Amino acid sequence: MTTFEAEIVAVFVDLVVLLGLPKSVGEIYGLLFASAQPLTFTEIEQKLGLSKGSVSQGLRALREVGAIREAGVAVGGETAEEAKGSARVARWEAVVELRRIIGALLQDRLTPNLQSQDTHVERAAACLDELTLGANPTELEILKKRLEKLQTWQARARTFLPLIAKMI
Amino acid sequence: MTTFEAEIVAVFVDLVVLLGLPKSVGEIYGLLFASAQPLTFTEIEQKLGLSKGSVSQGLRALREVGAIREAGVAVGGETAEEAKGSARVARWEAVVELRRIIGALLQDRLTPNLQSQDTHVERAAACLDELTLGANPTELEILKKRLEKLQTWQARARTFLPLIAKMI
DNA sequence: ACTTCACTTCAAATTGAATTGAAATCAAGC
DNA sequence: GCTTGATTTCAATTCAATTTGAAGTGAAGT
Repeated sequence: MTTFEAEIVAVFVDLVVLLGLPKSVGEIYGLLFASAQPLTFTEIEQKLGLSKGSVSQGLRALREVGAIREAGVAVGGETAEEAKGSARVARWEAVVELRRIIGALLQDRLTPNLQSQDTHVERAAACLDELTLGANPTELEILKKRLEKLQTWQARARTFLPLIAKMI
Repeated sequence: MTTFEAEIVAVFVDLVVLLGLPKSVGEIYGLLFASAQPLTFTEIEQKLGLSKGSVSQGLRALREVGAIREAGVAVGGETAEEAKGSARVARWEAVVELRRIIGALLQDRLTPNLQSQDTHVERAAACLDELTLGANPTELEILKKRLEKLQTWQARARTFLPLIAKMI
């Protein structure tokens, strides 16, 4: 790896860790981003010193969010005598449109979480209704206000987050 | 724990995990949020079944971001005969202003990361300049464009993120 | 001064996630 | 149909981070 490559890789490792994804995914994308030419599986493996397993999983994850694409398939090694056995080699390149990718990643992370939160808030609301009996009315009032606060906040999240996503 | 408390706790556990903080922090804040009355250290420990260590660290973390505050200090247990040895007990309550808290948390998480990214991008730019020699000019052109993309993106992040933070 | 309980600290145990590596799969040329 | 190398899969390992619990500190009451 050149220093240039290393620095770009570091940028994306930072980004990816921030988004809660495995470091290796950032390394792979970073390396592809820093390469003018598409790279093969083996090149990625060797340049980054990752295991085959990590490279395979990383490439899959990146493919799934549309962060990389297959750039032609080189048949037969460029070095002539690599045409020994097989020779179909996928070459990967970074999709440089960061917007959509990051949007998709955020979406993936946020959506399930927000849904889960919704469920819990609903259930909490149901509990409060039943709880009415036998509770200190002052305290109940406080809890109701807090629950409302949560609901307000949820509503805001539902309207603003998609907006922000598009703003990116 | 009542069901109500459990549901509210779950909401904040979700939120806190999303922000990359330890689950126990979410549990503690959630419990306080779901309690009309402030709670003591021991009550938190017992209701959540956490260790003293976790409660202590969790309370500290929450205090530091201003998510909870001390609500008076109850001296002597309410149950008379708890005035055995000492009896100064801190009581904690949730600060219900979610806006500022979440803003602060996001800030804490984003700022160092963005700075680190800045550094790496700068260094990468420097590398590219030196790299000019001995490189295929077409490829060099591609890399320059990509680097510019990164820089554009950084600039956008620097202007939009603070804006979003205030929007919350 | 001594006891008691609230709380903090920190090293060790636990947990969960990412990484590895070996075995299985697959595709292409011979 | 066999061989070769590329890629996937998955169980075992490793690693990072959180949680625990035991020992320590400190303050209040007696």
